[in-house]
Amino acid sequence: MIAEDYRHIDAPALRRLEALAPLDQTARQALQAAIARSRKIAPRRELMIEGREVKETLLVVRGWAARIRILGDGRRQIMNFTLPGDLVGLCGQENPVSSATIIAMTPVAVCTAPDIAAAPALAQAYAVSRAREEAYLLAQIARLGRLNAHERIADLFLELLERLEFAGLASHGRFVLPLTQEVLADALGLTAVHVNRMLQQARRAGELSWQSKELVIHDPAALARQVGRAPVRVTAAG
Amino acid sequence: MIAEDYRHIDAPALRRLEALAPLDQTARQALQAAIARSRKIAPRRELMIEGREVKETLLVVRGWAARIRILGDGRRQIMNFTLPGDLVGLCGQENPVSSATIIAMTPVAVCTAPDIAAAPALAQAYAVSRAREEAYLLAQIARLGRLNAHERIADLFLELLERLEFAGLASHGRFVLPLTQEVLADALGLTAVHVNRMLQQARRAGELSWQSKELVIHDPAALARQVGRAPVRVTAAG
DNA sequence: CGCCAGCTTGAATCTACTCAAATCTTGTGG
DNA sequence: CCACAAGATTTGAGTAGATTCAAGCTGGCG
Repeated sequence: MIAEDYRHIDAPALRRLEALAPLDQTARQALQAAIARSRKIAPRRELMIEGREVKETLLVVRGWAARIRILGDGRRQIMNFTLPGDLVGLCGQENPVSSATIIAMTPVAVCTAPDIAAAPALAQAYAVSRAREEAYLLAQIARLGRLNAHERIADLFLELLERLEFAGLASHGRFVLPLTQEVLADALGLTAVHVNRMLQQARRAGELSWQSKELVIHDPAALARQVGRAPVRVTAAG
Repeated sequence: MIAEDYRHIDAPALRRLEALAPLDQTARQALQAAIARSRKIAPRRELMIEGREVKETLLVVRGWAARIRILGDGRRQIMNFTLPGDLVGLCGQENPVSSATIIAMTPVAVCTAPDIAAAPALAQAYAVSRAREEAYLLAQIARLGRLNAHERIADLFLELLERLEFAGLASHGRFVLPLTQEVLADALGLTAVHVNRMLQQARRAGELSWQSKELVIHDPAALARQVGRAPVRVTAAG
């Protein structure tokens, strides 16, 4: 029993969904069973392709993916990152077609998300998950539209921290950030060169350190205050 | 009967929802009844406030609104525009809290969106509406992140054309654009001065004209090709 | 231990911003 | 119906933040 409890808490995807809404035993078991049947996807492989029909809703179990769009001349924009516990292709609509391509940025594990019919307690978790995803899209728009390079970087890092904390993959301003500066640039609407310069400036200013894929934000609260960031909220409860 | 048929087609909100998914008589009547009970909102008034609980889903019947976020130092970002036939506050979640403020940009009429329980045919229309809204958020991200000023303006105008056509409020590249250049700038992540300069350049290039709130895109298909824009699609069917 | 992707640095350039002032529109009250 | 005020658009000049191009460096991996 204790061992089993430990398993839930330890599984990032399960942990995130539990944090979004209370789950009953049925829901937990459905999730664990689904996660047990998860499959691997190699970096640069698509989880979903723009314009292609969406056959099932996926739950990301491990790894990072990104929703991207590539322009005719090769410019690339990353719309958002998909982290463990995130749902992909949730829409509640008939014949849905994906409006963007999602590719794995690291080795990724995904499974088919359990159907709500099988575990009604999941409905609220899925709904909150989707609402949060939308809220993060809005945050991305504000970032690209109105923040300068330094603020964009700080704001994105704080968002990733917030999101990874839900899955138990971050704490005390520290988490694994398995991206290159170029990928970061594509998410921030900047060039890799400029991201590099701004990162170094932030390091020199003592705001953060980032080596061998581990990012540390030295004082998340202070940085959030500095760039005017507030945590995302989508329910009155949490 | 003919008179009544004409009424549906003519009402922009109804027309948009009909275009998104087939509606039965029950759904149409529920919508018409709701629209008949619509209320007016003056320009600059909020339809929804960030952080405030969302009490009901609204259907925009007339006028333009905008989802905005204002930063501490007064910078403002418009995340998207809300047009007739759009739904506001749709989320299917308990205790939802609005993740952005929505304000009327013109005199607006809204009504309570009919409940799906009362007219099940609405479910698909609502789901498609929400999926389209999300797709337009992605488009806004790509616009802000990777397009230059000229492309942003053209792309947004083409998007508005596409959306207004669903409601029967635009055709042949022509529609009423009841915004100031400053509002446009806040949507495009630019300054009003720069928007002004780019608009004049576009006018001189013969791409468009815009006087007394009427915008004309002279050759929408050509402009779309030029800036690399494809129409938004979210269902396999339409 | 050598290679390659990713990171770092510099210099020149450019797009978009800022500030400031003039002109044009629109709506309103007399 | 005109005059005025307030808001919106236009124009100019100078500046700043980010890009581009190019070259050198570093570290992780086969």
